[in-house]
Amino acid sequence: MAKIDEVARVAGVSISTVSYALSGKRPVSAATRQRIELAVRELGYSPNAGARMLAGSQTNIFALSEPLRADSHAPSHMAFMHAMTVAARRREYDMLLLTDEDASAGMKRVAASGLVDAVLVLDVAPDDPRVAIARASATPTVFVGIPDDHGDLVCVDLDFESAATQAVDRLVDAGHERIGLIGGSRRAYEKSNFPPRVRDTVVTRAAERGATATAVASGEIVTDRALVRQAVRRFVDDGVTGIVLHAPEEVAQVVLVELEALGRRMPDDVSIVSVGSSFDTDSLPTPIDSIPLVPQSSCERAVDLAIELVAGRPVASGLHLISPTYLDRGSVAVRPLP
Amino acid sequence: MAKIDEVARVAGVSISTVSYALSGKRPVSAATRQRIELAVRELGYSPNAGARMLAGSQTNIFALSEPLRADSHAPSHMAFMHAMTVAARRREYDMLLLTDEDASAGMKRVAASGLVDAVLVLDVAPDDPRVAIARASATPTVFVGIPDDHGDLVCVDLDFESAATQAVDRLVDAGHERIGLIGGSRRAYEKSNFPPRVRDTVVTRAAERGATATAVASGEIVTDRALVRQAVRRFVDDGVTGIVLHAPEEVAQVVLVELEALGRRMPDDVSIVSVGSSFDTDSLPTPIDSIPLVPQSSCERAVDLAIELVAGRPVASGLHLISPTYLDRGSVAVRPLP
DNA sequence: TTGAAAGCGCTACCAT
DNA sequence: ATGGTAGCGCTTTCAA
Repeated sequence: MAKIDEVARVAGVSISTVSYALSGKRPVSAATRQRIELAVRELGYSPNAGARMLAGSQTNIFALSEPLRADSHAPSHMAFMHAMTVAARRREYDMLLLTDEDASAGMKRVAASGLVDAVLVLDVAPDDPRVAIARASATPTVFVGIPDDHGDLVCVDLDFESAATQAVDRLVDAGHERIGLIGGSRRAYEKSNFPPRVRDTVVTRAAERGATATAVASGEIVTDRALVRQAVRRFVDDGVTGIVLHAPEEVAQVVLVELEALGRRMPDDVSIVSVGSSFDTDSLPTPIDSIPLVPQSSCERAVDLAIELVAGRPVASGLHLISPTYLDRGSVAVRPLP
Repeated sequence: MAKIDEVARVAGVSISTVSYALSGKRPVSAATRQRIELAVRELGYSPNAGARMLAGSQTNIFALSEPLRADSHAPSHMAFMHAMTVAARRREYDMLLLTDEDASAGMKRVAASGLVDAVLVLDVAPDDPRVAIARASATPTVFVGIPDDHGDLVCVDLDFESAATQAVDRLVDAGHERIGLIGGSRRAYEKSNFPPRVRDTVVTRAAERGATATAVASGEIVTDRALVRQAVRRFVDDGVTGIVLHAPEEVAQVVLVELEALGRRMPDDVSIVSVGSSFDTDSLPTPIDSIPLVPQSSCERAVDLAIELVAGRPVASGLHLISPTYLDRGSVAVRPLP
């Protein structure tokens, strides 16, 4: 635990020069910098975090607010937490985990004590209570997800409207006139913001493109495979030839199995596109086209925005939408003539 | 962001009295304390984290080392991370997330900068590289899980030997003479420390108790339901009437389904006990007896130990085993006469 | 029971 | 390009 004055002594320079050499906030001659770096390595010097926080204005710590409910989908949450910590580390930031039952308490605490430079909010609900905290707090806050009332907040999210539009267009372009959407659980539609957005966009866009009919199916699907299978059967009966999937990985599996059971081949008989999945549709038994929700993209953007806010640079409040990418896996085929 | 001197002024006392009143490290008269508490609330005072770290000796932050690999079982990891942060919060500690690819780098960094008071290590491998870091570091470290070479480390874990013994005993006591063990994936047996311990204990204990035969099945089961089903079929053919399960939730499901497919009822024909599962066997379609690995217990113990170490109080190095609890769900029945 | 003041180890301003 | 040094907001002696 060498301190900065030791480094200065060994390098034969002043304390301030060491500080500036390390922060780069003031030019230091190459020769001096060399000697300092050498001394740093020799002594295994690492600046004291507390002293930095106190003297400087930054803590180099972000808080990650993610209330871990028992019913939450662990893999997605993990993916986002991981992506976020990795994104933060790239910018020299550490991540403090806020999982309190009462998310507000944690956010208040770390903000009041100046422990973190900014708060990153995951798993955002439409009526998220953390919105109020963010507004009342002087600590910069970035939401990954879009609460209902977000006018003055900084929010990052996949552009689900664009994604849904692209999915529908791809299917319609291939001649599919009847499209079916399989969504997630009823709970997802209430707790989360984007499932309704995807649903509405799919319906609207299909109508715009003159797709004859658009069926929508959703329910407590995850816990009940039967519901999914039933939905698939109804689609097939109704002459649906294009399916948009906006549901967890397990659902995708079930759909594929059921189609096979019904003797429908993919993509020859039925085409499928997955929208906003955070899992890898490539590793499904049969890969399917996908417009994925890539945690990495959202998280890197969120961290970048947080850093801008911390630096006091202007950031547009409102939505920061990530442009979706269409991954072609061959699960959309031109509709066979009836 | 009121500061301590403001609180002192409002309360009409000195700065040091405020500090002592809040820390409780020196007796303060009831009247004075009241005035201070009032002032604190009035001003919404919250001590500055950086100043505390610098002046005091503690940061009130723990680091949680958990390398999040893509292949790791998200739900268990989440459960442990959550349990750990909750346990820490109870003791006024915040949790810093260390998920670096190179776990060692993160541990070195936070230790060197004095950012955290202690490191809590999750998902411990037999030959875990973090063992070396812990040894080389002055920062207290507590492992949840047991590396091969753990003589001088502080490790917390479920007493898997005891759990496995209890499971076997329960089955043997019920008259089962042929016991089958279904373990996790081959990878789990290499990457983790306890699967082999459970396997060996089951085999040994069964022999001790004079159980006529003990079959062991394990393999890349998670990814391949067929393997599990095959194992179950072999068990049934071999006259196994008691099954010990030591595998992820999905495997339990498959076993239940396969038994039903074979026309074997549970527990009338075959008894089952799950050992060391961190999921809730109660919520399976058919509840089964279980000796669960409760993240909460391990994590609270780990946090307590960390706090002892931080306080400089003596802590026995070596294993701190959590006593297992047998949960009776009615999945073990007396063996029917052949 | 309380107060005064000396640090804790940095950053960043003001000099040179 | 470099150095001196005044804080940052606490904790904790040392005194009273």
